[in-house]
Amino acid sequence: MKLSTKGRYGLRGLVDIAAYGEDEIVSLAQTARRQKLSLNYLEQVFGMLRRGGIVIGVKGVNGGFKLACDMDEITVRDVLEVLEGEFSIVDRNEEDRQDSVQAALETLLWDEIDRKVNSFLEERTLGSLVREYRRNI
Amino acid sequence: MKLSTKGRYGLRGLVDIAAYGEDEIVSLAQTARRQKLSLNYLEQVFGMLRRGGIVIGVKGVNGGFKLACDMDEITVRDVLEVLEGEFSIVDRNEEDRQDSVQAALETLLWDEIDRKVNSFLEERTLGSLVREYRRNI
DNA sequence: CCAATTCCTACTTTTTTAATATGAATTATG
DNA sequence: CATAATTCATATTAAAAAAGTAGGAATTGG
Repeated sequence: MKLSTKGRYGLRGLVDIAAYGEDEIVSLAQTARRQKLSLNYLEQVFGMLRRGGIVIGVKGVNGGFKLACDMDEITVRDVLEVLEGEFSIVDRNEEDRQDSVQAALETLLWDEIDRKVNSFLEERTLGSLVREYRRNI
Repeated sequence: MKLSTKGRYGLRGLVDIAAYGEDEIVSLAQTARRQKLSLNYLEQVFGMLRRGGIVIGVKGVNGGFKLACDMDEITVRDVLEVLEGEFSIVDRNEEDRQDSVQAALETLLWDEIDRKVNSFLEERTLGSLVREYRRNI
């Protein structure tokens, strides 16, 4: 019931890059060094973020990544949805719902947790993370 | 970021047993059949619940399990703590906290999510699940 | 005694996670 | 144009966790 490294590394990388400023292109090699992460693995994660529309990649010398839009418009939920899939504490399937016990668990637990966590993740933006980060530098 | 079968099956088994009434001893074979779960696997899960003080096992013919205390005094958090360990969305370690980016993530995301989920799981008791279940039978 | 049950634990299988490895494609710069 | 720095793409491997099976010992009511 843990977040995977994809989500964690991805957010760390994004905050690192976003902190360099709007439209600033930052190379992953730098970010990987600062965050002490494997460049190769981080490339994979940023490939997902690019395909998911969170960042834009710029190839070639002096290339790198930048945010695809304003950091206050990218929620943590957007990021995690790309890297981990939609948050949901359990896998749902129609048949399960037939059973009354499972229906009770869904109604009173799983649905509620999903709702709470998702709405929280929607409230937090990359911008809020960057500002908190800068406050602590 | 999913709950494992231990937590899910455990809760299903507990609701099934608790629904038979306070101090009623229910055999796992029956519960496994009703919930369509492997008896052998469910035994392992109930072994954990017994060692965790959630249920009491009664050996021999007409044996089975019953809740160790009132169903309104057992929170879902208690159950999941036994079966899955304490809920925490990421693994913490001292070194991580040194880095400012990770510190920001912990403060604004992980700590908050843990707090929210844990306090919610504390509000929900086995009793509340059983009552919801009975309502839907 | 016997059958139903919990209790115990070792083993196996499957799935997921986390990486590593390798190389192609692109591009600024000297 | 050659080179080096970069993204982009994909295959492979290694390690860990999850899920389940297997088999039998211990207990107990009838």
